[in-house]
Order: sequence, then C-alpha cells, then structure tokens
Amino acid sequence: MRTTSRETGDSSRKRAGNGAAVRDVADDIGLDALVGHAGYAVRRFQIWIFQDFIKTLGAVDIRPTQYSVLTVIGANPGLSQMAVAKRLGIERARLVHLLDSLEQRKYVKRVKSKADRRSHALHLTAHGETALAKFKRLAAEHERHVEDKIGKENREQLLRILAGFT
Amino acid sequence: MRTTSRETGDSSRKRAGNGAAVRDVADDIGLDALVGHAGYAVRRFQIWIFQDFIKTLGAVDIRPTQYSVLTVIGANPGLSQMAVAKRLGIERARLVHLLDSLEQRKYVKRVKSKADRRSHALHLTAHGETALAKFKRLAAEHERHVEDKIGKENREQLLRILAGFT
DNA sequence: TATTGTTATACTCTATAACTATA
DNA sequence: TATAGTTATAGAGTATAACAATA
Repeated sequence: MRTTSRETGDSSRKRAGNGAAVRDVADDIGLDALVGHAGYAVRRFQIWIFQDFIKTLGAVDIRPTQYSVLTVIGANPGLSQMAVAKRLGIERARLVHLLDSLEQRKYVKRVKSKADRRSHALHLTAHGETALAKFKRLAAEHERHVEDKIGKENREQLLRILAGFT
Repeated sequence: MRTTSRETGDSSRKRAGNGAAVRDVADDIGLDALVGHAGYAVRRFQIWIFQDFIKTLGAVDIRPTQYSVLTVIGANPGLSQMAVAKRLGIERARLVHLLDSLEQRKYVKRVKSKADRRSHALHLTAHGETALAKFKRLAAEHERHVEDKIGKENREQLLRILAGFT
C-alpha cells in the first residue's frame, strides 16, 4: 500500500522485525491515497502561501484577510459591512472585529449612512490610502515569491484554473 | 480602480449622489489587486473543496484532517505520533486530541513500543481498516466533484503544479 | 541533555444565536 | 417582519510552553 517513490526497504524501521517497533523517519513515509487528492495539495500550498504572505508583510503587521478587506474597500468606497462580508466570504460577526482593529489603526472609517441608518459606509482614511499603496507593493513582492516557488507559467495557469473562485 | 467585468454603472449604489450612500449589491463589487493574487484564489478554492469533502463524508463524520491521519497510518503501520505529525504538518499536541477521538471510535490503536518506551506505534484496528476502505470510496466521490467543478484536465494540471507541496 | 507524549493556555477562524436600532 | 451591525459563545485549528517518563 506504500505509494512513495522514495521507498528504501526497511531503513525507516527501528529494530526491524520487532513487532512493536516504531517508524519515525519522516522522509520515508508514504501518503497513499492522499497523493491523488487535489484538496490535500491545495491545502499544503495554501499554508505555504499564507505563511510567506504573513512573513513578507510582517513589518507592516498585515495579514491576508486584513489585506483583502482593505483592498476591497479601497476599490469600492462606500460599501456596507454586509456587502464586504458577502463579497469576501467572511462572517459579518467576524468583520466587526476586523474593522475595529483597522479603524483603531486609522486605516478605515465607518461613516453613518444617511440613506439607511442601520448601516455604515466604509472608506479608507487618507492614511489608509497611503498605507494600502505600501501593502500592495509588499504583496506584489510576496507574489514574486510564489512565482519563484512554482514558476511563472504555473502560477498563471493556476490563476486561470481557479479564476471562477474569486 | 474597479476591475470587475460586470460593471453596470451606478445600479449598485443606493440613492446615487448621496455622499453617505451605502453600496451593498454583492454582484457588482470589484476585487482590484486581489484578482492578481494566487493566494486569494487558492484560499477560496480550498474552502470550497474542504466544504465539499466534509459534506460528502458527512454521513461517516470524517473531516479532511482525520482522513489524512487514517490514510497515513493505514499506509505506514507502526509510525510514531511524532512521525505522523511531522509528515502531515500537524502539531504533535494537536495530534494527541485527534488520536484520542479516532481511538475512542475504535479506528486506531496506540501500541506501546518496546524499542523506545516513550513512543507509541500507531496501527489501524480491523474495524479501522474496513472503515478506511469506505472513507476512501467516499473521498473518491468527492474527488469526482472537484473534477466536475474545474474539469478533468485542470484538476490533473493542478496536481502536477502542486506536487511539490505534498 | 534531548525527545515523546501529554496537558494547558492563548489567539485565530468559523459557525451560531440573540440583541438593538432601524427599515 | 426583516435587515445591519453588534455581542457572545462554542468548536476547530495554530502556536507555545511546560511537565513526566524515557532516552
């Protein structure tokens, strides 16, 4: 049932022949069915990509979700919280906390809507605009890391394949 | 700065012309820079794929991480907890709880190692072997959903591109 | 001293439910 | 009644630190 191509006999078995021996050499462990699952590969890639994003934007302390919120507000000033939440697939309850933090840091402001007094129109502050420009430069740098990791062609192919999920 | 191709004038603006109007029609919101980021598409796709996996294996109450643990133990009997954790990129502290649950459900057993009495050799029970076979059939069904969603060719392309992340 | 499994804590994220003020 | 924003809670998941038993 082992499917790895790095199979090397029993070198990964401590005290081969002992019924209760423990195998623990990580290099020589097959994934079996997992190899055929797109979800597994996608999940591992997503973890790598988020970690690189977090590291690359570490100096400005912006995480992927915060970046996505700022970007969408920047491109669509005046959106309500519901609209942003729906567009990005974030729970509206969670967006409240995200915006609290971004508002505290003076990147975003909630403006009371005159048309519908239940809702807030979201806008970037002047400081937020400047900051977002910098975040975008850093995010572009991160994107180059992705290119270095999987190749320019493959990255473009990936974006094409997954275009429907945005 | 709007990048969506579904731009339709100001139909998404309630009371156009009001400075504090709120836009909330989700269909007409641009993503701007997000469109160029592989991480955003990958994240959205990963969410879709995990939700389908959870739904497809809902009847047997198995989640992606549980499936990956069972699969790796099934393909590599006798592994230590450390080895499984390392191979799958799971914290060893978290694996403890995952195994507690899988052991309670009689899918897995921890066998005290004679070679290194600190560690446990992990094995599937007979019941676990039978169950895993069923899980694999359901997981294959899930994989066909992925194929239906993005296309057979694209799925294969994706697996090729991301082969290095397994 | 170092490692394995364990326990515990904290923080992020997801999923709900309920509350308020509006509509 | 329904909706927007808010608050609260519970369950995953991630990241650490510390401890006992063992190496």
